[in-house]
Amino acid sequence: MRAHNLALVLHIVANSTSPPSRAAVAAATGLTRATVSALVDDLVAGGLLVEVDPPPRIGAGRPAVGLALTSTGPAGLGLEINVDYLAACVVDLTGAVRHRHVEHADQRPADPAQALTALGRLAATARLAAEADGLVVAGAALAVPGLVAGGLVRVAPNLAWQDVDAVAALRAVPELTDLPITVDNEANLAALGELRVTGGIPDPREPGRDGAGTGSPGNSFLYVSGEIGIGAGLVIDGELYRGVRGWSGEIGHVTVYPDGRACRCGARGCLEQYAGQEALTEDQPRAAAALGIALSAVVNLLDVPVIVLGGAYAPIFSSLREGIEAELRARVLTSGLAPVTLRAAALGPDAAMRGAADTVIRAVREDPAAWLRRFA
Amino acid sequence: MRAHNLALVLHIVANSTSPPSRAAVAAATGLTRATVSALVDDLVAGGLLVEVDPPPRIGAGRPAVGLALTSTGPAGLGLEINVDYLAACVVDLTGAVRHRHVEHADQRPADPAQALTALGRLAATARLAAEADGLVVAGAALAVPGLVAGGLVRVAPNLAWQDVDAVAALRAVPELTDLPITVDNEANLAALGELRVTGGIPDPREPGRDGAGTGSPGNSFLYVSGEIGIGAGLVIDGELYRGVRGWSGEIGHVTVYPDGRACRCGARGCLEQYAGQEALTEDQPRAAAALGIALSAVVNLLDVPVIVLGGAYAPIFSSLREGIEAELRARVLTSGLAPVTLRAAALGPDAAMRGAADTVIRAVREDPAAWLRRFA
DNA sequence: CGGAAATTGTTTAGTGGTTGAATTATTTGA
DNA sequence: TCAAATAATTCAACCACTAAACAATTTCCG
Repeated sequence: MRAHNLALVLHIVANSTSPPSRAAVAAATGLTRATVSALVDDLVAGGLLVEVDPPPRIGAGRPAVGLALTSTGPAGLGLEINVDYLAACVVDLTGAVRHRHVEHADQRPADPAQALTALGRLAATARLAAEADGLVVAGAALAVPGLVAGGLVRVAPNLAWQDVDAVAALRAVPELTDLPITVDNEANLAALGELRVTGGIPDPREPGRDGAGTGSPGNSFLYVSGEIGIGAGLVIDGELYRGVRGWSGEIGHVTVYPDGRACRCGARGCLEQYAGQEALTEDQPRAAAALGIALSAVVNLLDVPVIVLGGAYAPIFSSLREGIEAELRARVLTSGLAPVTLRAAALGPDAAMRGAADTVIRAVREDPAAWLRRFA
Repeated sequence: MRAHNLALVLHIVANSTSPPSRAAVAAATGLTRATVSALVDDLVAGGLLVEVDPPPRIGAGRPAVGLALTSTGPAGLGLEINVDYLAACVVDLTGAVRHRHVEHADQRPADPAQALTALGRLAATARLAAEADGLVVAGAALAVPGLVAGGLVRVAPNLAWQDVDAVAALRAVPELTDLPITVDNEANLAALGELRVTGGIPDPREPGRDGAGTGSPGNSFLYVSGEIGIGAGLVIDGELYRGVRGWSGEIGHVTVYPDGRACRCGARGCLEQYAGQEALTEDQPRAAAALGIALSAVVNLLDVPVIVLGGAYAPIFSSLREGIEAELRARVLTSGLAPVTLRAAALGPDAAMRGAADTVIRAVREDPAAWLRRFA
């Protein structure tokens, strides 16, 4: 219960536009001011919140003390390995990017061990730089362009990886041995990155589970990442949906033309063959149409109100838009009731790395009690 | 906290194969026996649990007292309106069907008001019969073959309904005025009905949200209802996913052949044109293939491990199976890693009505504290 | 047959965390 | 300068859970 309320208070402070007072937090949570005071004391002592100057006064009364997330507390280390670059970044509790290192190099000739060693070096550098700034790196997360299950990269076609234990490889770097490290699919993490930047403020109280989902529409979207393959990350009410076995989001292999081009997966007519990076340069209108067809399936099935186009799609968004929307208008059953919003990703190529770092700080935000225990 | 633990205890008792003792519940929940005793006392006093004969003894010690859900407590009234019948049933807390009334009649010539009046009569009869048995009808839910939003039936093509306030119409019946009534899509509710009958026992502790979803695979499935239209209900980890606006599951309008037959929705090549009830009689192999294509999209996107075929598909399941599975094998990217299970619905035409009743008792089971307050 | 061991369920004292009311602190406005 | 207003803290009371002792009832085993 304490744990839950600590998370609740942190959540309110994190999602306020201006530093709220203890009294404001009490009002927002429904707890008493006494309780909030006690909780805030713990959070300040544990280095998660800081007292800051209050927002400008309005009316009489004792002036409030503003509360804000620290910028010198726990931080997340976000890592990404992709076909033509390695990247690492450190994001603090407020969501600010404090360090960012990118190393451009084709990873395809390298074997997994080589690539992961290089990434490990990058990660170690980032960690040291961050800790010199007073940050405490609470964990790391790695984004890979492939299928992940049980902590293993089962298959990453564009890197030519198969059953790679990336976590173990990174842990082998001396500066990282003590860090909790996770791996996840690139599109999933990019979706989370996008959520952090553009997501609305969810309702502090439990969402009413009767009938349709609640929450602001910015918190439910499908992120589509167009690379050589095409992946997707689905965010529903601010939560990433990973699938029962963690293999959701394979939109690249949704069938668009049942008797169409042969795909390297063995099937025919997969979206990837029409809207993957190669096909994209050949025939953009057809790519847009294929995307529209596959996306309308998603919307018909899941009632997702927003679609975000990332990766290679983001820079050419304006030329794809019309073609995609035409298919959505025609093929989404409910498009007459409420149109589907289509927009370009806000974060560009950093999305996955940022999302990875975000998973770490998200864990701290969602369970501050665990963090406080670590430093009690 | 009390509310949460009451629900937890009820949950354990409900999902036990044989009546558990207080001590067994304590072990399963992690609470102490003293706490469980107190919680159970409240639940027994509130008429949700009863003490029954214990399971046969094993070993030494004081004999246990068995606990079970009451069959004379709160009950759910499940209603369904469909093209050729009206139906009502009453399900008690244990999930047993206590009353069942079906009235066969073509509803298409009737206008909404007429149909709902007839259904209201049926519902009133069912309620009175149930209360004569000592049941307390806690609420009602209505299944309709159409799109529901904000408590309104926005459009039900096969009934020729548009923007019908079905809840208000039912409330107009004197015997039902005091009941909380909800409406939902037929496929969604059928999925819940199926879950109640075949669903596995979820982990009593909070599912670990790190990585992939947990829970038994029986708790995540897509229910596909083949009627004149085709609807789907998605259940993930034992929870129905309704979509952000409540419009999920429109698998009938997923594109299968982009340049195929014109659909009444205005688009081309919708699944409904190939696997709807009419097309089904014409060309079954093609229907199976079309279903397989659309379902492989679902699995690629959502990583759903189980697909349940209901409605008109259930009786011809064996002749559809091979055709569907062939497409799934070919088109689901991860079919090599773990196959998709395909099975026929267990509940037949009663699924939606049963699922509707289930939503009511589910609400009581998930928040027993609210029920206890009502009778304090 | 009788006592030890085992097991269930209750009782009782103690603890953590929340509430509500009173109290202190600090400002604005008359 | 003082009343009103607002923020934050202190303190007693309370609720729900825990832990440990205890009572009740059985089986096991010599």
